[in-house]
Amino acid sequence: MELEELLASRFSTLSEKGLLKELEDVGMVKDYLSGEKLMEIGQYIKAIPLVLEGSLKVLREGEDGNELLLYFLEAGDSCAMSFTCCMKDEKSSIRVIVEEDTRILFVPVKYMDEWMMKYPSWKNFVLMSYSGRFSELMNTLDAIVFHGLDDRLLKYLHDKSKATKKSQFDIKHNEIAQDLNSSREAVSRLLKKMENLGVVKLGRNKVELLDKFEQYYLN
DNA sequence: ACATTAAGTGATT
DNA sequence: AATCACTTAATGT
Repeated sequence: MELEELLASRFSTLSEKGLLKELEDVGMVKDYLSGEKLMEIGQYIKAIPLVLEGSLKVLREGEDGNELLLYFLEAGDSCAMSFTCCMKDEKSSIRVIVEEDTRILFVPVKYMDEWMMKYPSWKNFVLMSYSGRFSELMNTLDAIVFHGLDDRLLKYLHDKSKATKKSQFDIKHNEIAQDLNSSREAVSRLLKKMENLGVVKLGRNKVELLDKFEQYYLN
């Protein structure tokens, strides 16, 4: 797909003709393969990423090197962290890993201020994506604080399915455990329970969400 | 057939 | 719910 179409379909709230033209002129498109590291903790951010296609994982790291998944990014998202990070010229406090092959449009930071003034739909986009990320983080936070691992696992699978638009994942129980900062055994046991309930189907390196999953997730 | 890696299980704290 | 020790199952060479 051409950039113009991608912008129109994934970022339909960006409306001004001038803005779209500038995005096309000034932005740099880059492709990434699954598993690549897009951003490492401590790195400086030089551009705002707009996710055109694919999906990514945003991770936080603990002192001992443990990882914790904060949220997924999907097509149409941007990285809220990058807005403030760029403006304050701060190091990244997160790591970003490519989940599925991804295409990203990078916008140099220097246009941020100008566009915020010039294009209402850009300002709106930045604000919206910020508030969206914020409430997503709140959800993750209270899943951790107020709920058990079972709820977190459900949310994880649900979010992953939403980000990748797939219901079947090639993933090891161990990898899920790392994202949740938990143990493989605990994840295996919970998945097993879910399989017995007919909510998921398991295989080696494979987890499939069944029709019943969505319903179960909501309860 | 053998080695390696993923997943399942029970016990312990 | 985390960790350990161990078993069982699946997969690659």
